[in-house]
Amino acid sequence: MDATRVRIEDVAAAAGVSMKTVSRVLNHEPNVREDTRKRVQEAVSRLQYRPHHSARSLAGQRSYVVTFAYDNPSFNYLMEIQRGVLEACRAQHYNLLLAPLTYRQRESIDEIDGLLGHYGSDGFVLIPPLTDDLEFLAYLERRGMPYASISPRAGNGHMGVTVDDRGAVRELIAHLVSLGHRRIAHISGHPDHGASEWRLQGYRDAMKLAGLECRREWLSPGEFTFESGVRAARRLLALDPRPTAIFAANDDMAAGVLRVASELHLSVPRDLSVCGFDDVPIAHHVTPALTTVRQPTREMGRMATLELLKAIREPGAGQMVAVDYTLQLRDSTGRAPDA
Amino acid sequence: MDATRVRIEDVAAAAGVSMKTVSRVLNHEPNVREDTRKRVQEAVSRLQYRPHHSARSLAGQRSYVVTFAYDNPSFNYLMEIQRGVLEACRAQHYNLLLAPLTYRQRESIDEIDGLLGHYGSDGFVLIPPLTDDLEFLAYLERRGMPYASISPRAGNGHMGVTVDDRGAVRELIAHLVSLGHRRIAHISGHPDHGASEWRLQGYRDAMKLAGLECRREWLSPGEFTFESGVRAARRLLALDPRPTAIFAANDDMAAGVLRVASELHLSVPRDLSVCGFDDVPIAHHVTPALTTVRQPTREMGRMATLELLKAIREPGAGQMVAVDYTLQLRDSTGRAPDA
DNA sequence: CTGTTAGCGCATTCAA
DNA sequence: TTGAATGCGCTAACAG
Repeated sequence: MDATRVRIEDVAAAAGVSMKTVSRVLNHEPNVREDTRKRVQEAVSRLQYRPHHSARSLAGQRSYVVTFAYDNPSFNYLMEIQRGVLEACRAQHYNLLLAPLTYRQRESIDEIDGLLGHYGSDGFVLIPPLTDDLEFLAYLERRGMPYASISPRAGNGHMGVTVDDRGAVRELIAHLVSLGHRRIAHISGHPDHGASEWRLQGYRDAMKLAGLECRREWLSPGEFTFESGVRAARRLLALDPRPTAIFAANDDMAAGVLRVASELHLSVPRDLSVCGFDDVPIAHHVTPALTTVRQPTREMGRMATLELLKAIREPGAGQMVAVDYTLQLRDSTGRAPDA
Repeated sequence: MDATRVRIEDVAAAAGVSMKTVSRVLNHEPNVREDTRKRVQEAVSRLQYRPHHSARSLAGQRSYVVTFAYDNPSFNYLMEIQRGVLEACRAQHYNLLLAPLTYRQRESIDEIDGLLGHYGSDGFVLIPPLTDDLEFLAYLERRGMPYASISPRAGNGHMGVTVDDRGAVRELIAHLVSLGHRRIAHISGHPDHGASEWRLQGYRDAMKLAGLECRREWLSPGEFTFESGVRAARRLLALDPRPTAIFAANDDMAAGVLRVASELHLSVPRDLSVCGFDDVPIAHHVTPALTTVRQPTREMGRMATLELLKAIREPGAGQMVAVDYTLQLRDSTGRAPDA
């Protein structure tokens, strides 16, 4: 396609050194005198030299590819993470391979194995629930494939990022309590996600701290989808006495609660307060805008990837890092009707 | 790293043929006897042979990479297209490179050029408004880079997919008219998108056909964002007499209209009918669920990519194909209040 | 229809 | 601190 491609050889000639020296400079290896390094770098930019991805990969026995694996994600969450992962890859001249294992859990191991071949990927970035899929993790370990996990359950990943979901929910519920709410219901998330558990625990913690009873019927299971939020809300809002506030474990389900409230002619937040978690775009596009917890999703994708890249370069180097959440108080929460 | 990689040579030995014959079978080239082909395929699957992506790319002077370029997209639209593109790439053992040119229009050409240098790319898939960015298209042409366009303006792409937006809107407005609406307003989309123009034309066509006046103040410009929908709706709903129906050029803006209606204590659809376009997930997650037009977004991504891959294989082979829309009548439209 | 030979552009020995 | 040779796994010419 491009006959006039500039090769490492051309750079070497232009700088009056050998190919290997150029290679050393490009890969930030030691043992190059400072002025030779300068000469090489100048030649590189003068000739607009770009290393050939495939050639590097073939000779170097590395793919320069990071695989982002996901399964059944919320679009908004996925997109934000993906952007972060992409940013980090770009910055280090890595390529991103998308691995949606969306439908066929059963085939996923073989499928991925086929896609990657043996040298297809230098590492993985995982999001829940794949972070906790023991079969999948075992596969990665077996292949000696490094991976970074975003919000894994404790023990299911040695590098990546975490957020204190439990503490966030404690704060959120405390806010509802401060508005006079006492009958606070919770719609939990998909059981495969660690987040569901942490958010439930946060809810329990907060209720206990406030000295409020935590009736079983205030608890309704969901699956992180809008529709499951609708189903759960129907159940909860049929109770007598009705809860005055509902905390859904994510924004999609909270949007479902708003839908049911509207059907029942309940005004939010006058008759019912609603809050979610994640702060995806839908949270401020529904009416009223949702009170929720913001986690820096994009940044989380970026940071997890950076840790992975560290580990690829220097095995064992990746860390598990913690990031902060922030409460977003908006229009879907207000004083309790009976307060 | 993995000493036991199966190479094409091993397959050749196992099948009792030469490397080149195996290569021919793998690449679906002609001139292989049927029984030799069978023998080779059997050896391939028995040894679980996977071609090495980088080696193929290096030797074949092709990258086996398709670049998906986008700029300032709606998340939902983007995700659906991306899934389609990915499916098509997978099916043909191509790899996908994401090129978000989101923020720095100005730098995009250089940026992409740099990326191309690093990874190489055999072709591009474009979505609006990049489909109509003349500078960008010129760049691609200059490099002889094939590209497939999704919903480009007429003349700005020779292969890809199109939908009859104009006809769809005609049908949609006709439906409103049949419900007794006569004061129908329109919030148009971002001027850089051909779709904005087509949808506006469809609106005008339909009003004319119904013999309805098409007042200038019924027309309010938007930018395809939720917030621009809110601004436009505030203007439209302050008019006297008020429109009884608003057609927003996409679902995000229609969601903005719902927000304003709620603020003004207008009941939808009793006091006001609202409809959108695209049928992204938010369309059925808002309350009430939006009447809208569904275009098969994912399929469009897939089809555009398939055309591109055809053209990569055989220059000049890609076509512009048309896909169908379908009306989604839901709860946000009803009889006109004054009908 | 099939096989042989020679690189693709780079990183990696090992020697200097 | 540097350089020359060798090969990563595959495909493209050209033979046969």
